[in-house]
Amino acid sequence: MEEIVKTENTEKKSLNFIEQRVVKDLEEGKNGRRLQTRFPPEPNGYLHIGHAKAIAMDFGIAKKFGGVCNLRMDDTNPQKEDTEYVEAIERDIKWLGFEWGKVCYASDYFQDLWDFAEWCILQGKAYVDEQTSEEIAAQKGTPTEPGTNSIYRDRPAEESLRLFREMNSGKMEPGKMVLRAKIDMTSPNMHFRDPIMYRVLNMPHWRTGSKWNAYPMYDFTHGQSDYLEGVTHSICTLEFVPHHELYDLFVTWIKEWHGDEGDMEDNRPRQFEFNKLNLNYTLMSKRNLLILTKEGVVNGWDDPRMPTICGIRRRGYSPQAILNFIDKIGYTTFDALNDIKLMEAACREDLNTRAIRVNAVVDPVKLILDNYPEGKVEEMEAVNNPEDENSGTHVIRFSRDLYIERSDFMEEPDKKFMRLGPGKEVRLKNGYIIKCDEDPAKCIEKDAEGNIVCIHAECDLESKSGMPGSNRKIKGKTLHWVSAGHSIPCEVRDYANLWTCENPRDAIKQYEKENGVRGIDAMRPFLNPDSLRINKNAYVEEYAATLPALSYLQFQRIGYYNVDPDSTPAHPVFNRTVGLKEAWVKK
RNA sequence: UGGGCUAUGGUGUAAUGGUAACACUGCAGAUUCUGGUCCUGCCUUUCCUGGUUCGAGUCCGGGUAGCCCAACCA
Repeated sequence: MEEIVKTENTEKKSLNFIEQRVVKDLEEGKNGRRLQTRFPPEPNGYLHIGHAKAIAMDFGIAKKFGGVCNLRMDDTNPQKEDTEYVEAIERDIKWLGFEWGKVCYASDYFQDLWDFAEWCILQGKAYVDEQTSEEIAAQKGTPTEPGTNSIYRDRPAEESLRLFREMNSGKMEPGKMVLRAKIDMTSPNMHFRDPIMYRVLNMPHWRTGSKWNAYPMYDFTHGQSDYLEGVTHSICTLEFVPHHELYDLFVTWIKEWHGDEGDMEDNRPRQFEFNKLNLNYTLMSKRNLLILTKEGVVNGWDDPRMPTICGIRRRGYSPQAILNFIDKIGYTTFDALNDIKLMEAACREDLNTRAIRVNAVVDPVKLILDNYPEGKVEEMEAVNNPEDENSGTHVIRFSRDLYIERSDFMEEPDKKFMRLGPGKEVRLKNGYIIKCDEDPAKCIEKDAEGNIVCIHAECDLESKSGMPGSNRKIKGKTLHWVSAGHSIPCEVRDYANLWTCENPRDAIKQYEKENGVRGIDAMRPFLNPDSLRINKNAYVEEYAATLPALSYLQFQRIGYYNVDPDSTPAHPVFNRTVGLKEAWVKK
């Protein structure tokens, strides 16, 4: 408790609205001053950046205020769920740096839920409805028109109980009947119009085997699971606001069933809602991401273009970069559309302090230093990270024949071009100052088509980095380079947004409506055909090829890259995480 | 159109009835062996309209706009 008070005094200003509520509840002694949350993914897909926001909230708030957060698999629909996803979910949460109290499953509560449902029937709070789903839907009414009661609504409890048990026998055909809560078919809240509690699936569950054939629905599971598990703060996203009242109702019922005399005000799980994460040029829903993987638009869930946690990891973001981004966008009740630039900025900020600087030339042109001794090789010392004194140095080999970026040379440079050209002098990073002859004929070699194939320059042999002669100021910039004979050919994968429109979800929805197509056909018009560029004409310095998969790198003057898991020392592969900020743009 | 929720610079967030601010973006400059980083400066803000109040971004009424809800999904 002391710690909580301290936190409040020092940080109250920076607490988000849910944290403030938690502090208040703890101060008021709600739930015996306990704080327990849960992160409840359905194991039917991979976690994405939107889940990361929920994870940061659920686990983060427990950690911050001395509570505990369980990982709870919301596994009430065996049709869609798989252990593959369970493992991936656990891996991603751990990678983000969070620890759960325990892993639990909604299916852990199936027996309790069943017993509770039977009690509801006996109490007259539930009934078995034998109508078809179409009939039930028709009776539900619309948001503006009230629903009407089912003809089975007032059947005797014993009959409902008998049928309910038949629903779980394995002999009942799915769709034949459901268990519904008897609430109010005229409620303005659609969720109160006798919501379905149980449906027949006749399908084994990956955890409970063939024990159950009828399975509870989300609304009849979530609050009860929270209650049975001891959750105090059940934090979810805004789309569950309309479920809030129903959540509370089922919690009061289950307290009654449980013989719980505790005060409803002070002792029960409570639902809180915050805005989910929307990113422009990004599609977030699991359903649609699944389509992208199945249709081969991307190369799996961990494709670096995917907004999945594993995709972002492979792209080269660190967990801290993701968490920093989430911290920047905050938690509110406003349905915001966040600019992906903010995420990239958070990434750059993080990687600036983390990434090892290496030289890579991604569009090479040969540079020969005519006066540098042929066959001579020097080892230049390169700082791993100028932002981190403790990052050390590595060696990069230098010789007469080099590669530089084609864009770093201009045959007819304009005034603002501060790189190499006829008569221009530049510094090679960690190397020498070099200069091209004034006469283009003497410094440029072209092929028959007029393409520059080789550049010649003179090297100031007294200007090697570290020598006194290196201290003079020059007009030109400092260029990166690799030695032609001491660099490794590599593959560089550059990525752009997968989507060409700011809000693909809405665009797709509208296209579906207007053209009567669904799924991938409605997505194709908005896919960026150029979201992946594979460049096999690139060279990196030797050191970069020795680094393990997922290492954070900066290709100096180009961008942040990481080592792809496909990479091998003989054939290095790098992913562009995000470009460097470019103050100078060639016109 | 019923119910619920929301509205602060280009984007996101803060200000919890008392001087509208922070981050990102953008622009300009300085430093630089990365046209990066760091640093300096600039641009741009309370949806509209009534009311309560000494005082309203904040509270209340009425508009307007956006989001969620009519799955035997979660």
